[in-house]
Amino acid sequence: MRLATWNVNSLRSRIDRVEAFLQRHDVDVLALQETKAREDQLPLMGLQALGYDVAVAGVNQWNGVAVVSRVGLDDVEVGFPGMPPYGDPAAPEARAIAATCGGVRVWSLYVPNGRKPDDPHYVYKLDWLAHLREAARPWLEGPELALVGDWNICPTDDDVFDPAQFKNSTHVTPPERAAFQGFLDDGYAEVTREHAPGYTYWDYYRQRFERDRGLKIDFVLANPRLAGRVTGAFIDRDERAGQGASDHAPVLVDLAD
DNA sequence: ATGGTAGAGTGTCTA
Repeated sequence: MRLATWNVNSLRSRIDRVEAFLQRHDVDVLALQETKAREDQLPLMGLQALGYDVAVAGVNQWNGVAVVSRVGLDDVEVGFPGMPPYGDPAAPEARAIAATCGGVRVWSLYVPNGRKPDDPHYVYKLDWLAHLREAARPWLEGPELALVGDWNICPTDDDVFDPAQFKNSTHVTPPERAAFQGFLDDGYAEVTREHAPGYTYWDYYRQRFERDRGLKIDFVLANPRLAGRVTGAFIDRDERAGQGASDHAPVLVDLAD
């Protein structure tokens, strides 16, 4: 079974690339972030024609998450227990969606960006992560489960192209890194790094991709039962190249049958 | 400190 996660930065503007990506890599389950579309804006007939079912949590022009699966899509759940809301109740931010796909519980997560350490969004980010950690702790002992997506955290300085430049920025502050480490302390395993070193995100401007000046912020955290099934991982850097690319590359994980 | 690019949608906001 092959699982992938991708911050697609608008599903509507990227649908051709998404379909080609699924076929090129024979992907079974794809978690998407920053879909930037409501459900009524997404017929997605092409994906269905390819044999995939889709669950979306749509929202506003910035956020939105989805799970795309051709191995079943059961028990879809939007948001996690205790997830703190933010902003306009009429346009809630959907940052988490779960579905059980081929027996694996997959959470597609779009962790709040934080904007700046002195911004209220930064407080919201840490609060959101704390509540996710609480919700996720009981899932460690359960059936196979993955927390995948755009974590908007660089866990180490190696995950930043220029740590000095990011000194007073979000993604690298000690509280954010501690929040990420908390999941590992609880027993989740980040299963991509050992197989797939390198960045997963490159800003659009200043030719950051061409110069490989990026960040590693997209991760797959597996509970113990799932971690034991991981055989490899891969960052599809080619998908970040050329016209019409998302600013994130997809991250893939292979699971033993 | 600012600005560079891209995507949502026409005003800026977000990343």
